[in-house]
Amino acid sequence: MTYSSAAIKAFSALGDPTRREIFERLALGPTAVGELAANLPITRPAVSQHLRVLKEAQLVTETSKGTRHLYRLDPRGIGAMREWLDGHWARALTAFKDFADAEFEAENKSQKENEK
Amino acid sequence: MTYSSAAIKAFSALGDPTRREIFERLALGPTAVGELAANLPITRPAVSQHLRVLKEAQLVTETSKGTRHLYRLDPRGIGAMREWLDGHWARALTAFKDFADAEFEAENKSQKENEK
DNA sequence: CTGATGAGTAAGTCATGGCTAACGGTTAGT
DNA sequence: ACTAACCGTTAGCCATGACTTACTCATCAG
Repeated sequence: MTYSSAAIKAFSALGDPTRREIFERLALGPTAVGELAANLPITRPAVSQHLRVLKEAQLVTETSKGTRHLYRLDPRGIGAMREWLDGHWARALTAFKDFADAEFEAENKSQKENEK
Repeated sequence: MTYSSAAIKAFSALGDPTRREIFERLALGPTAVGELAANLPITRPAVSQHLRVLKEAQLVTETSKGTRHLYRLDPRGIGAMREWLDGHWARALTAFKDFADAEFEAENKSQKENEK
């Protein structure tokens, strides 16, 4: 469970719609802070604050190129979320399938009862 | 992109720590509302509200068994999130790898410069 | 060295949403 | 029918956090 704490922060970070928007913009390629703010309905400091949260969640990384700070996706946060989801995925699927089958059987049974 | 809207709701829903806690409890098996509330530091109505959000995000389903309402994991929400993440996973990995390689090359180069 | 550009920080405002208390609705048991 | 158990909903309070304005820092051009 070394990834769980990273996954927790990542989910909290991507819970905000604006951060998801920023995240998807960065998925198109590395972008500077000002360029992100120019295409968003919020000011540059707000973008900076969101980027800090995303950075702490290991969802993005930052590299300074002169005065421009470039941000790009960080695979670590995404990977942690994927592992967390995969941990529940198989279980949820089989459990749901069993449940659905049981429901179907129950319906069949009551149907037969009615036909008697 | 039929799954994106479902994924958006799912991320917003799991952005809350309490809802993640409830979600993980349900991963251990179907549970009633009162039983969940008994093991959480919040009241039952609060649990009900969280369950409603999780339900709207297709992360859980509800079945009434008499007066007891059983909640269990719904694979649809989890699946939507997995697809959303996978859409960025490969790109982020390769982009990050290319970036890391370029950084390594640059370091090698400056190292050689110094050795001259 | 100065001015300009790009970005992070601090303080303060304000709205979103999580929580509780009180109430209303069903279902099972007697 | 009456009571108890289980749950959902509403109204309202309050804390978290998202946003802006103003300031400060670092870097590049002249």
